[in-house]
Parts: sequence; C-alpha cells; structure tokens
Amino acid sequence: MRILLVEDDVALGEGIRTALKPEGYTVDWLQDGASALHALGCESFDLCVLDLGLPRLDGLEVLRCLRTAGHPLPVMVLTARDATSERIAGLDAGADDYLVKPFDVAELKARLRALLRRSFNRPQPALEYRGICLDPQSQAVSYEGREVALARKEFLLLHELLAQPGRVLTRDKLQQALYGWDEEVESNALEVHVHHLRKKLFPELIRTVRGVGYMVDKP
Amino acid sequence: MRILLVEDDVALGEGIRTALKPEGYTVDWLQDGASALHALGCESFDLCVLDLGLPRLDGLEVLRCLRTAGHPLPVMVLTARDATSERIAGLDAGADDYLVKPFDVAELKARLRALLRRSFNRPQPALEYRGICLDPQSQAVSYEGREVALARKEFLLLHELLAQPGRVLTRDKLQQALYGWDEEVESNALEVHVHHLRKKLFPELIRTVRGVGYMVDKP
DNA sequence: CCCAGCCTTAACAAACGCTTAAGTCTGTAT
DNA sequence: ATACAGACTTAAGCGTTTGTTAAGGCTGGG
Repeated sequence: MRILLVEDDVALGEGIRTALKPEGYTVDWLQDGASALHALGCESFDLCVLDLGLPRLDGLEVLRCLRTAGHPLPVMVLTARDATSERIAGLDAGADDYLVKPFDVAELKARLRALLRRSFNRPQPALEYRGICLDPQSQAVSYEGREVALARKEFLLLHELLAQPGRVLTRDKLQQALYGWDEEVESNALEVHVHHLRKKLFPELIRTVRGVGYMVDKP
Repeated sequence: MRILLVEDDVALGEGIRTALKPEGYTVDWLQDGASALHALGCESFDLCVLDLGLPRLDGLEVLRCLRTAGHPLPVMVLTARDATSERIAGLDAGADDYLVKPFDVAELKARLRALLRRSFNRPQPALEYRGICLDPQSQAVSYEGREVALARKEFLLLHELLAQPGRVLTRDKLQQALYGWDEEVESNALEVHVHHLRKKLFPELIRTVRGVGYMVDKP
C-alpha cells in the first residue's frame, strides 16, 4: 500500500511517516505542492495525505489539478486552520476526508484505513495462488490451510508478486514497492527476502529471471 | 530500450549510466548539445535524458529543435537551477518530465519508467512467428508449445529480429541493440549469439545476408 | 581455386544470484 | 532504562549461467 505524504512541516512529516510505516504502508514524503503534483502524475499511489498550507503550490491547488485531470485517488487533507470555510473548500475541491491539526495519530490511521476500505470498496479481495492465500486486510498469509508468519517486507514482496502473475517485475520495481524511492537499499536485501519467501512457502513459487527480476508464473 | 544521455558533467554522466545499465537500458552518452542533436537525427532512441546546461548548444535549444522537427521522443530534462522559469521553459519547449539536481538516482529510474510506460502505453503484445512465441511481459519464449530458455542477450536479439520480419538488420544495428555504441564488442560475439538462437530454435529461422547482417523472413 | 565472411566449438572470464551468518535496528516487555 | 526478540540489512563465499574471445573449418562469390 503506497502512500504519498505531502507535508512541509518536517517534524510532523517525520512523525506521520514513522507512525504509518509499521502499519505496512510504504510512505513517500514530499514537502511542496509542485513536486507532489508532479509525482502524482508520474507514479502510482494508493492514497495521498495532503497538507493544505504548502510552499510553491498550495495544497488546494494540487487537489484541484488532480481532480480536474480526472484522478480518482483517495485524498486525506490536513489543515491547520479549522475555519469552516477552509474545510468546505477542501471537500469541494475533491478531498475524501479531512483532519484538523493538531490531531491524534491514531485517528489518522483509523481514517486512512476507512478511506482505503471505502475506495477499494470491494473488500480488497484476498489473493489466491497455488494453495497460498494472502489477505491484504489482515496482512495474513496461509499456505495449504496453515498460517505462515511473514515479516512486513516479505509480505509486501509477496503481495507485489502475486498481484501480477505472469509478469516479470524488475528488481527496481520491487525495491520501490518495499522501500520508497528514497531510502534506497544498497545491497542484496531483496534477494534475501526472496530467499525467505521461498523457504517459508515453496521454492518454485518465485521464478528468477536472470538479469531482470522475479516473477510468479501465470496460474 | 535505448536511451540517449546528454550530460557534460563526467562524474554525473558516469553515475547515471552505471545506474541505468542494470535496468536493462542501453545507454549512449554524449557530452554536448551539438553531438546530441546530430545523434538524435541519425539514430533511433526510445528516450532522451537531457541536461540543460551544455557546451556548444544549450539543452533547451536541442529540445526546441527536436520538437520543431516534429520528433515525438520522450525527453527527461535535468536542470541544476531550480528557478521556476527554467523549468517552465523546459516544459514549454517540449520536455515530458524534468528533474532538479541534485536528485536521487532511484527517482530518476522511477520517472524514466513512468515516462516509458506512458509513451509506450501499448501493453507490449507477444510476438508470434512460425511456432515461436515471444512474450515481453514474462520475458519468455516458447517454440511449438515448449518453453525455450534464452539468455538475456539471446532474448534481446530475437526480440529485435522478430519485431521486424522481412527486413534485414545490419550487424551494426543489432550490436547497438545489444550493446550501446561505446562498449562496442571487438569480436564475433554477435555471430555466436545467432548461432545459439538457431540451435535452440531452428536454423532456418535466422537468415544471414552476407556482408550486411541478418533477417527473419516475412511470415 | 582463393579469399573474405561466416559458422562452430570450446575455453575462459565476468556477472549474477543464492545462501549463510553476522551485524544493526526497532519495538516491546521487564 | 535495559534487555531481549524479531525484523532487516550487509557482507562474503560459492556455484551457476552468461557472455566473450579466439582458433579452425566451412562456404559462396569472384
């Protein structure tokens, strides 16, 4: 689950990001409106947490552009001002939910969950593949009926792979799913995770495509 | 996937190139605007990464010429200055995306991918030819129903040939598809790869055109 | 019949990925 | 706070695959 966080306040941004990470989200964080708009155009996210008071391009403006372009992405707006007019403007511009600062992080999490649930309003179908069942809701995986305990990165990796069987996912693409685009990893961590998955499930599950990446065969 | 990189800073150029190579891109690197414009006119690329501050002919100028000539090539602009006016000028001149230095290589990769995805938004259909099926999605090749394991260069070569049946591809063109134009190969490697393909599939598949190159007959 | 160009083969070198184990970090319970 | 456990990353060694090179044989056109 990939989230774009747009927040210029460094302390708050860091706070939100660290709060969200353990939930299993991959958080990419930008600090101004222009970059955000740009990133939204180029990359794909599942959700955006958007502060309104931003340098270079106001959050409201970003939101309006996004909606004008017909982008359906769920957006959670953060606003420091609790002036009613502000909020109304936000919702008018196409926000799906808003939160007034200061807020409780727990509430943010809860609302994000709700938002995601609503937006993927089908209850996020569990992925099934050759005896493996992966449920995004509960972040649980089972193999032939028995629970398999996966670590967070392992889960993300498996999710990514199972979501597109029959396609090679480049190393890079996978790394992006596990890490944001900062925090790049400088080692063979990916290989290690793959190894762990193969061990916990079964080795043939993940096929390596030499020089390119990994894939799961079509069912 | 062939990329033209135009960057006068040697360290940066080298960095980008080595970062991009493992992604499977073939990177050709030039260091001034005039050569770049020339190469763009003569050779065919899938994408161009263009620095703006260039000797002999400014990047903006290159871009403008390219667009004036009606060239649709996706261009990623790099700029040291983050002056808004610069960026706007870049986008106006026909850039498809821009990145402000210093940037994270991971971000560059991500954006290039996005750019390519956008420009080639056709989902890369599988090629079929006389019992051979080559699927770019899964990077798999089969012959008469059975999987054939191809190495990376072999795959690239076959892809290139099957993409244009009935046309002779010069040795040179093929080498460029497999290697960039530096890193040129000084031996008969190409012949060897052709040989391997003929062995793994069937010998008549690839016809040699003496003194010129190779081809695959029209279906 | 000769030669350049191409094919074939085999040996070597390099790249790549797998595995393991040790280190580092994080969150949690004491 | 401290210590611990689990998660994650790093690093090194190893085996395998892939790619390059070179040498010698073959072949078709002059």
